[in-house]
Amino acid sequence: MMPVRLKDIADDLNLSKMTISKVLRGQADISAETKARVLKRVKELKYIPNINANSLRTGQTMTVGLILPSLHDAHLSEVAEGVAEVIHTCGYGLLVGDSRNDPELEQRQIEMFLSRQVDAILLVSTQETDEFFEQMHSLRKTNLVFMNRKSPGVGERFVSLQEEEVGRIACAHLISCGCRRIAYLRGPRTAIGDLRAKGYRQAITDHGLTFQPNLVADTMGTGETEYRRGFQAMMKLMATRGRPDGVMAYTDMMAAGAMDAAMSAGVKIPAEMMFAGCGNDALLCDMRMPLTSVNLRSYEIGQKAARMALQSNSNAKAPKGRGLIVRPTLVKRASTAG
Amino acid sequence: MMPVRLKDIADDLNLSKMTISKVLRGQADISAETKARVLKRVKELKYIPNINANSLRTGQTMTVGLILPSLHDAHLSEVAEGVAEVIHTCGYGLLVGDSRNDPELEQRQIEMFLSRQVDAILLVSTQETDEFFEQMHSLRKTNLVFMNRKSPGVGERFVSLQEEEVGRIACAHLISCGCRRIAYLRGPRTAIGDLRAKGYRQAITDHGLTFQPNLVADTMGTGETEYRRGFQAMMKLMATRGRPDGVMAYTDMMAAGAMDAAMSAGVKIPAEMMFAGCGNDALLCDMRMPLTSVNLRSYEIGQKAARMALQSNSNAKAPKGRGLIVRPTLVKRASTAG
DNA sequence: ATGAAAGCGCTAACAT
DNA sequence: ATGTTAGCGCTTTCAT
Repeated sequence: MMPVRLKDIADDLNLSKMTISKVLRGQADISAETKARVLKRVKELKYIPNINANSLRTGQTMTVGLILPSLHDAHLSEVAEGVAEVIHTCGYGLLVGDSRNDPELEQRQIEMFLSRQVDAILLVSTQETDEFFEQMHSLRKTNLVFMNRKSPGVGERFVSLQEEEVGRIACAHLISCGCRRIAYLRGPRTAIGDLRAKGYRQAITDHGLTFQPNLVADTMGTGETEYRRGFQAMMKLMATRGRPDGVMAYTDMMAAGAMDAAMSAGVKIPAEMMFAGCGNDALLCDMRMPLTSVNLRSYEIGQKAARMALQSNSNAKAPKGRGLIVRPTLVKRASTAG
Repeated sequence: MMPVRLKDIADDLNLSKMTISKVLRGQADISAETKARVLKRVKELKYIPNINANSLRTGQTMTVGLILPSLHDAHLSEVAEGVAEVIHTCGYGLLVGDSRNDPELEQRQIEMFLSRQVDAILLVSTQETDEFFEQMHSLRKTNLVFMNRKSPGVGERFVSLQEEEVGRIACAHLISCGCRRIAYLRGPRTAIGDLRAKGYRQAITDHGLTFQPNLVADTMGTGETEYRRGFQAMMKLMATRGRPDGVMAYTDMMAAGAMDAAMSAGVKIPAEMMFAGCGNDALLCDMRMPLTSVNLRSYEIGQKAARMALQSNSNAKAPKGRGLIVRPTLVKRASTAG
């Protein structure tokens, strides 16, 4: 009933543990005959190696840790899938932690990972300062990869999205579709929110249009749902003279709310007004009015980060690179035409 | 640069490893003075115990494994969060595997978990037969908890949703709202799909109405999105004489498609037709026409399953119970009124 | 109240 | 080609 150990197989075959171990790890100095005998018995007894014991000896746990602010989130769960795909394909195990956007919890999870001797840690961090990570770095040679951008220094190993580009390509697309008065339902006053807004503005001026502050709607005031916020922001925009002919939003959900507001007011999409969102959410983008949206490439970010973590794990002198910045892509659908 | 070990602290303090170990585990036979000295140094040196080494000796890894068909899924990622909450609160680590709905991958993940000596495994299984689990059970005393229902035998330890009830309460609610011709946009021909359909039918007859096969629409034919399938199924239903006055759907997304079809045909909701979905999806249910929906209680299922796993782990003679069946609840919104 | 010895399951380094 | 010794970081058991 106890799991089969190396020694059990050895005794059973009148060999030493070492011989079995060598066979299992494919060492060359074993006769073909013994090898076959061992392999056969291993299979019969359904031997499953104890990786923990192994790790204690080798120092490698073949396990990496992943920490996200939430698992129940379209963007983050896709990141997790990308990470999992690479990690598992490479024969590693994946420990996950849910930080609930709480820096303290995040730290506790990291410590839990360290106590389990993970080979690497991947995270979308909620920490405001790098203090914790700097300290950590000085204490261990821990292999950390951020999936959001951190200030230089400790956080040089990261894979992140070119957020400015998100705002830029959405806006540039609307312009190329013929829109001239493009509104932006902007996100929160965070680093990412600001970068996307900057990209929007840049696209406007780059194409010879003039930036109009009154076309940028703040949506973060009320405590309601994103949908409602998008809806209301759009209502306000439509009440002003010179209503927009193009609208982009920080998220697909906000864009959906805005589209509904416009439609309920009798606006024809895309003929009279075009819409673009961000997230390329499989669910939202394929509803009644298929929504043009920016693909945030969450899955790829997860994959790339995982590869980066594993890579600098194996090759001692791999491109212990600074960081990778992934470019978002635009997915055109019926809400824009041109 | 190497992590601090028990021995490092012992040497530093001129004590033995054992004393440090005892202090850390709160054994009583240590003088208050020594205890304080040790604790102080442990904190200063930021000692993090090596749980793997610990496990090798104690046989407990303080780690559980979780396998889901997908992480990028509203229902399953919520289950995962429920699991994570309990697991982490109890000081355990969580290994996750993504089976991608592939029984073979599922098995590989389980073996990976076993090789890491997890204390328990939680899963939403994709295996058709119990053969694999029976074999597993005979080989190890592995603590398995299913989060979907398995045939009796090995799979007696499970937490699952009362699926029949899902169909029943949605339908009963529509009836209590005054609907008399209730259509059902049914799901796939799976165990769950059939159970929900059965519940729907039962509610119909229980309330003295007559079951009408032509009001049950199959939505699984085409290869399009759920939204489109719901939309089209609704269009067909509306083309028949005696259109329904109530509509329920297998998922919220299908309900959304159906609602949009009705609205685009000028139907007033809920005055002329009411709608109910399943999933209580935070995103979908709070859109334009707030959707009455059945809460599938994913988070609670995750929590309960995790507790069940941990519990039978500690108390040797805990209620090594057969299984838990969770009842869904109804969440009323504007798409129904009565 | 403190510590020495042995061993968990495995492998690195060295015999034979 | 096969086996021996030692030890990874910790705890269990038993001395002192």
